[in-house]
Amino acid sequence: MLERLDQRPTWLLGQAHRRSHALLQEAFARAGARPYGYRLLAALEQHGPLSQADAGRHTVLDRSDVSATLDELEARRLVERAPDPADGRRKIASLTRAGAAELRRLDGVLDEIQDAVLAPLTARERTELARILTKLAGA
Amino acid sequence: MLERLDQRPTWLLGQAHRRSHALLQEAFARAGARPYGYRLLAALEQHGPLSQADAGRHTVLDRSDVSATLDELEARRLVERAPDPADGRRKIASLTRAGAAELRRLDGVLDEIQDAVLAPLTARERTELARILTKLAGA
DNA sequence: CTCATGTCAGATCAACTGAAATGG
DNA sequence: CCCATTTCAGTTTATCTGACATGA
Repeated sequence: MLERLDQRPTWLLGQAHRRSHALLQEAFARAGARPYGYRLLAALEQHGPLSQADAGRHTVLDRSDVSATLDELEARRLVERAPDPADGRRKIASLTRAGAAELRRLDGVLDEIQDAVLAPLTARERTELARILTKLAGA
Repeated sequence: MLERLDQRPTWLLGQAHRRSHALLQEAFARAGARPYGYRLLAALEQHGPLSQADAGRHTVLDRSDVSATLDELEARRLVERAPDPADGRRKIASLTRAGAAELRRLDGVLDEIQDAVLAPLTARERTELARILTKLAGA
């Protein structure tokens, strides 16, 4: 398209991400969920009850977004919040039974998205991409 | 971080893009420019004068964003707009001398960013990444 | 009539900032 | 006093939507 851009890594990353993000967004929306919420459910399942600050660290979410997203999840009874008896500043969030079920449901949605995103690639290219992106993302 | 996510291609793409985008954003901001503007300048240099709709197609920008970005570029005298005598709906945008100079300046900025983004990778990984992302982005 | 073009207002977020209130 | 936690209000960037007026 644009000679100046279409071989620049930053541009290619942006385009690939754009496509991946669109597929993700669309699939989650169809499933009545959003990525922020999924991240938080996943963190609570993996680590057990967490303070909101810790949840933010695990999910790479800003504390303000953790707060707002937990409001939604709590309203849907997918998580519960309780004050931390050991530290008056903290609220401890934990998964409800319904939250755990929702998480498993969304796991399936996410699996399908991976396939859709990687569709243009061979198996070899997929593993190679994952390996390289891991190096890149980790920096 | 999150077992459920940290090997998913969509997540890795997002993280790699986040880093790349942050570097790009920062460098352009320091240079007093923004990516949308660069894209439009690049399209006008490559294709010559363009209607706004065509400019949007070449740059993958929405026509409303083309309109707003051209307002800025025009205010800085980097582009000019004139009505298309052959089609009363269209405005034809073209690069000014100053716009061409600005584009060359930003080319340099962009070059430096590529190096910073790719720093964690070997030469072989860089070409491999470009190849795979091209397949992915092209879909 | 239908479709393309340019403009505007505004909504969204796999965001971000800053500040206030509370507590360690 | 200084630092951490939560919440709220508001801002920013890149995309995108919807509506409108105009003209092909």
